[in-house]
Amino acid sequence: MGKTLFVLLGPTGVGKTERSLQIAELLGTPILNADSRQLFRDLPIGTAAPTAEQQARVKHHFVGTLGLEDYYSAAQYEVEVLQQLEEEFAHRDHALLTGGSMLYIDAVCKGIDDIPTISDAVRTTLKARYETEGHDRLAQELQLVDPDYYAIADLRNPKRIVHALEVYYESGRPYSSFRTAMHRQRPFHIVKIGLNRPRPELFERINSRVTQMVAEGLVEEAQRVLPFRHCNSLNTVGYKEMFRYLNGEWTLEFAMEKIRRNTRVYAKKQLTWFAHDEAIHWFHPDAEQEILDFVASCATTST
RNA sequence: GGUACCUUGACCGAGCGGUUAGGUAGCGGUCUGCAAAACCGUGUACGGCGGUUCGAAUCCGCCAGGUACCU
Repeated sequence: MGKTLFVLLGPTGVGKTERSLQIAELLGTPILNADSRQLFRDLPIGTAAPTAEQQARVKHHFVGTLGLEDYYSAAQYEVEVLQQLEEEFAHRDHALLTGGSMLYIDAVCKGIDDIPTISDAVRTTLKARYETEGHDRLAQELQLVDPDYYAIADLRNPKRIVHALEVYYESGRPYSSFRTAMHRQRPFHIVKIGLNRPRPELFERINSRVTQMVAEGLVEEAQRVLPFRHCNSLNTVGYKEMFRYLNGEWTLEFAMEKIRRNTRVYAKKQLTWFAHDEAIHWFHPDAEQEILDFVASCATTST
């Protein structure tokens, strides 16, 4: 008997939430969230997290489980979701993962290489060294320490260089030695359902959603988390702009316009990523019955 | 009515006789441990009409629009 994981994905603001609830109800499963920012509690409005009512309707996992200062990664997510899936599949044939965080979805579907977790000490040391010694010095160091990765790395991207060095200093082994590019086989089927709509339509929804978020109290929410503004969890569209407003640098109107733009940019990046995945079955979010029929047909053939 | 200053690509913005300014957005792309992150590629525009010049976004004249001050 085959187990099937349904993955509902799509750009931010496309309209995943309502469909995910319906699919969950159809399958009788909880929802495993695949949105890297909805993982954090205290950010319900700006991340458009499922509401209390929605969570009462369908049980959600991986929503609001992290504190703003917590360290988290796609690899941890992979481990935790796979654990949860094991539990789900123990008494059900289906599971549902929904969200738009591309790397997180890939981590669950394809796996991520086993790379040592970086200790705080190494992380802060490298961060400081990047600032004091500069980009070029660290890039040169990477060339010495890990010529293989240096040859293929995006050398202009600080995150890539710093991380490769972090891994080296953490483990004593070059970063490239951990990279296998191997897709892991999962003990279940995966059916990916993508939601998308014409870009003008998507952008229109994003624009008005920002207005709505502010009406629902985004400013107050940002005010509340302001003390944590330097945490990675708040290097997030919707918050970084509001902090500029709260700091008196921008007007509210300007900050909102920035949020709209940055959200649009994010949506485009998501679509670029998803475009490579030929396994995705695409639907317009309004094609409600079609989507549910598709899920139902996959559900019956897979069991 | 007069005087002065301004007018650059979707937007912001440099340029002061002869090189692609640059930034943001847009469009396209990268991505295996902070990913709603980080990074990369991509645009010959100078309000209109004349003139000066080998050559004008850059100088001159007129016109249009704008801003400031004056009567």
